[in-house]
Amino acid sequence: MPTASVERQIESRLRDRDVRYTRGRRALIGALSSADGPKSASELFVELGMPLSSVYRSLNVLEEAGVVIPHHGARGLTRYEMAEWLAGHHHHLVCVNCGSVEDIQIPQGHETRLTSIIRDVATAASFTPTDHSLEIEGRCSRCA
Amino acid sequence: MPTASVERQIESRLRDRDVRYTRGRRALIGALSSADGPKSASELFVELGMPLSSVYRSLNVLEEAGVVIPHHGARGLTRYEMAEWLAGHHHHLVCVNCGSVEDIQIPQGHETRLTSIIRDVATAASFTPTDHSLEIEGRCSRCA
DNA sequence: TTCCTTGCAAACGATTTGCATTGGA
DNA sequence: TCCAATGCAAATCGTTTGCAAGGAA
Repeated sequence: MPTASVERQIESRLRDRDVRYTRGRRALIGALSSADGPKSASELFVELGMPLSSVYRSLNVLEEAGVVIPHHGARGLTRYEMAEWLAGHHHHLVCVNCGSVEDIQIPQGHETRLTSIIRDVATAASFTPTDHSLEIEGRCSRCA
Repeated sequence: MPTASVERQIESRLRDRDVRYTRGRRALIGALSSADGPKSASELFVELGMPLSSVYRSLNVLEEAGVVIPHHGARGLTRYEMAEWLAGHHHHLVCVNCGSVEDIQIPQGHETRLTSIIRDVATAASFTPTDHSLEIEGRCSRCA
């Protein structure tokens, strides 16, 4: 269940692009915005009981509209999560054992330091950064 | 063409694990160690003219031996690169336009700062970090 | 010689697509 | 009403695997 504000932002974004905000798409957004990490199409298929092809098609539409973003993981699995302008900037803890991905926020001070490191190295490489993510691999508390 | 030292380290690592260092595997290592970013199985297939299944099988063997590591990217494509103990620790510049991935090293001072940030946030999340990578998305110099 | 490795083709699993039908604005 | 969205099944694409033949130690 997305907050009313997020819900409104999505509605307006989709309307601007002539994309309908249908029952199925609302269900997907609901599942993704209440998750604590990215979810795969097949997880959503099981959770929502909606045809797999519809899950894939709607996720693609929502991705093109910039509402969700894909996260590519082990075994060729793609997991989706809410875009950062809706869910807030965050990083990932990737468990090398069970493959789970957990979202984390980092303290503002750290984020500032990170941004400055990125500006530095991107400039040195003639690269224009638009986004970044710190991927921390290791073992989650369950797999420790 | 890997350096003689890297070559020796790989030989010894594989010997320890009773894995043969064959012509095909040497070709893969040669291609990966002279690349400036990760390569996919199909790119290696085209570049080396070796059967796809052999490319996949050898990459899996080399991955299990800890010689190469997979990098999962857009459209479910897996790209491989030399493991960090052979190629050195580095980060990635991912072009959102052409999908290319470029390896970069960052200055020691920055790396130290990064490590301390990671230790901090992982501890707070009861996560045991084993590795990390800073993924910087944006436009490469060619696509700018 | 003895296994490990290779090649080929068939099998797989995740994702996409064609087409007829349904449904939202 | 009218075109986008959906459901189903078939097609695709990257990747894996069974099995017989070849090659390294």
